[in-house]
Amino acid sequence: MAQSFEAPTQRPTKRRGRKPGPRPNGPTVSHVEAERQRREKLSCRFCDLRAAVPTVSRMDKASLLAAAAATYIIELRVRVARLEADARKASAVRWEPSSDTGGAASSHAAASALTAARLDEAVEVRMVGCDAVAVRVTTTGGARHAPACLMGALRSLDL
Amino acid sequence: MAQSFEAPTQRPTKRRGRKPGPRPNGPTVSHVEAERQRREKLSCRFCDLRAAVPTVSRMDKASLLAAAAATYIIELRVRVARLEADARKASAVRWEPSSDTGGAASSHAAASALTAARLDEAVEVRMVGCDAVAVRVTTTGGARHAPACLMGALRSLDL
DNA sequence: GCTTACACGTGACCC
DNA sequence: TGGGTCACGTGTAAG
Repeated sequence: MAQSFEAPTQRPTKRRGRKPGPRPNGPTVSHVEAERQRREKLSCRFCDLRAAVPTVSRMDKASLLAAAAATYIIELRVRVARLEADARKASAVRWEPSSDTGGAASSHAAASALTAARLDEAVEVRMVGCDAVAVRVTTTGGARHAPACLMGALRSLDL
Repeated sequence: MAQSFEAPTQRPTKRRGRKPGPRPNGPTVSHVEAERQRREKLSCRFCDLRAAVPTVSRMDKASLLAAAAATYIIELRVRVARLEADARKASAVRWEPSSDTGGAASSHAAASALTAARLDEAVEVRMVGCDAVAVRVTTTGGARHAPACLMGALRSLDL
């Protein structure tokens, strides 16, 4: 209901006049209209994707999808992983020189570190200096909401 | 290249038999075949995108595009930006005055660091990476029981 | 006139 | 029952 009309942003050629004739209000109009709505939606999504992928200049739908999937997302994912690992490693708190995801053989015992584990999440706490601690929370499934959970827990401390 | 046949990976229901009849080798076969190739390619790209976006379980094409564009890519981009800023500014857990210049320093401090102060003690929490936080407790008198208090508080979290 | 690419209508299918 | 989605064939604009 939002999009007033069709603004492909990439193909201003309006192709056809759209609705070549006034709807005769026939019996099978329902599905042709539904299909039209679906098409509109899909095209809009394509435009959004084009807007989201900056490395695209003028591509077809297929190429756009290819770029979005193969190139952009994967590259961003590896960059995120690398940056996370870097940030974790370069910081004064060195958790472990192991790889990020995967096996993660956490087989080292630190002096002043306590580790607690539940069914699906684990938290590590380590002293840094004498007035700071570093806390890391890892979830087995997706590590998406880990920070939120951690922040919420810390907030609940009412420090 | 290489796509042997059609493996939607997501919709094994082959809908129709595909090619309802043997090629009559008619006059206008060229474009129907070209269109079929285009469709194949596009579907393959959709499958690739589905494989690249992990947060999608079973969605339509439009929803998949929406998720890929609006959610995943943007989130990854902001995460990359934040991590880059973090890596640049706080390679270690150095507690420089967070409000140093007050200029554009709100890049990483936005909703990632909260500071609370009581009468005689202050605690700083800062995100390190995306699943770890660093907590520092400072007491005005420079008491030595700050770490013990902090550890006890964290322990009481029963994580 | 070729190829490439898109939107449309429509049959078929699934909740 | 019908709303929702998909793939197909085709007309049609560009390059």
